[in-house]
Amino acid sequence: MTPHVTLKLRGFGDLNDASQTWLADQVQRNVRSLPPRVDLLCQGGGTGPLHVLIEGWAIRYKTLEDGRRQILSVLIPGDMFDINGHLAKSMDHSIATLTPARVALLADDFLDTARKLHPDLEKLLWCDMHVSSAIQRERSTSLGQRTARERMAHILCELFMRQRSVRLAEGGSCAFHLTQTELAEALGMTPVYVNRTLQDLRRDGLIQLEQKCLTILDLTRLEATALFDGDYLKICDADGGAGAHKENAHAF
Amino acid sequence: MTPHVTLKLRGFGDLNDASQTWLADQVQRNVRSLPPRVDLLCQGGGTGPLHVLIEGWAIRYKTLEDGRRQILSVLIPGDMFDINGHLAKSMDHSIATLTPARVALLADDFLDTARKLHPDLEKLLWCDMHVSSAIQRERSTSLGQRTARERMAHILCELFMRQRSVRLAEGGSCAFHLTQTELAEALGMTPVYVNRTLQDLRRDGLIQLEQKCLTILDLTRLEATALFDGDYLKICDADGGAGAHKENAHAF
DNA sequence: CGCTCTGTTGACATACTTCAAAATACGTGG
DNA sequence: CCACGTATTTTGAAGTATGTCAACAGAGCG
Repeated sequence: MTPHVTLKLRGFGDLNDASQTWLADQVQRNVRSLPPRVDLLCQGGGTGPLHVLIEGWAIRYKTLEDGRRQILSVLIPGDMFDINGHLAKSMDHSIATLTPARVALLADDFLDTARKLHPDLEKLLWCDMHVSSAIQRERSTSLGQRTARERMAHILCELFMRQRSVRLAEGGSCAFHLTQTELAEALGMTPVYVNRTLQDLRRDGLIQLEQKCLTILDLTRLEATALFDGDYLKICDADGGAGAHKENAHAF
Repeated sequence: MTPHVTLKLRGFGDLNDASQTWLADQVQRNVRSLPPRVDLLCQGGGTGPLHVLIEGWAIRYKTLEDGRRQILSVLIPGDMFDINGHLAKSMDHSIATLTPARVALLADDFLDTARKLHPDLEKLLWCDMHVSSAIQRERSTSLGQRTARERMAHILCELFMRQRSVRLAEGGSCAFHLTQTELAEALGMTPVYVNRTLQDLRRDGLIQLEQKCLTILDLTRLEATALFDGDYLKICDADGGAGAHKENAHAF
């Protein structure tokens, strides 16, 4: 069974068989099983090696001195984190599991080896990082510009799409492991209002959400109410070839 | 005169003389002068080479279909952008000048050459990228958790600190090229409320802001009202040495 | 079967927005 | 250097999206 990381990376471009088997091997070399709701890495603490989430959900979050907490991103199987850990002297944010999870800890020389022996893989890793940044930017845009309802619709679209791209969605349904309180922390709103916003979306026949399972009843309309444009999830194009820049829209 | 990029990168770690002169040379090889308020790169359009902002201010922003605009980050002299442009097939956001600006376009093989001939420089480039991500995360945290007053205080602290670290602040003063409308777009609030928030901060004797010049009258108190912790601007430590991970705060 | 966590509801409060207009600064051409 | 048009800042009054508080109802779990 091919791991979710592979599926994810292959979404960005081709990966030859040798690279694929090497990656699959690396990813099962050193796996830790974790209970739900524990910190893997702590804001202010030391950094770690490159991690790959194999199974379960996790979050990246920041806390303010007074305890307010912002969930920066939701990590699902196939997601990598702390890719540049070796560069930082300490974490500016934390990583915690939401559910029971399995995490692969990659060897310290993983990136170096990939660079030398599997350049196609290395390229896809950078693509992944690039897309992660794009997701982060979209999140900022949500927080700054979208209304509560739009933000909610948007995060639902995003998490559905991301799961679908690693074969974790069945038809219009996928797992959904955020409590309403966690959703509130991700969307910069209050748990009570999250509840009301979800009810709005349900009443409008856009979604169904119960027992950790999200069903999208009308994707087109949900995307419309979210002002969702999924392009940011697939702006990468490792096959496009180096230097082959598209015509540049320079104003000057 | 050493360019701001060099100052910035040297903030992350040492850079030997050969790398410094090579960098300084690369950065003045192909410089474009731009008028204020023009797009350099357009959302949806093609990507470009690695850019370095030499002089003037610019912004990274995203627009929603209906015209709402979120300023994602403010670029000041020494900042680089589009570092991974070659990986993406299109831009998920735009870059525009705010003031008249000068921008260096680096050669397509800049990164490759740096990797081969100036590994110390390459490392600092990744550090820079890493810090940019941290800034982006802090921005999300602001948008999601901080009140209008806190967000305002925070962005003022950040822009002051960043300018200071490239010698662009004199005492407690620095340039400030955002209009109140732009400030509003960066902070996810309304221009009117930006105005009122600024007046609050002024009335409280925290800042002075007039004629594109910001003066911080009481940094300690401003940081306190912002819940500002400047560590995120200097989490990088290229000298720390590869593999020398600090003791890890694993919960498991 | 009782505890704790999560979801739901209602009434009320407020931080922030909206609209609209005046005052001030800013740039440009004459 | 002035005069005019445009962009920015400032002010006031009124509206609303979202937050707060508090209580209750289910669900999950040992």
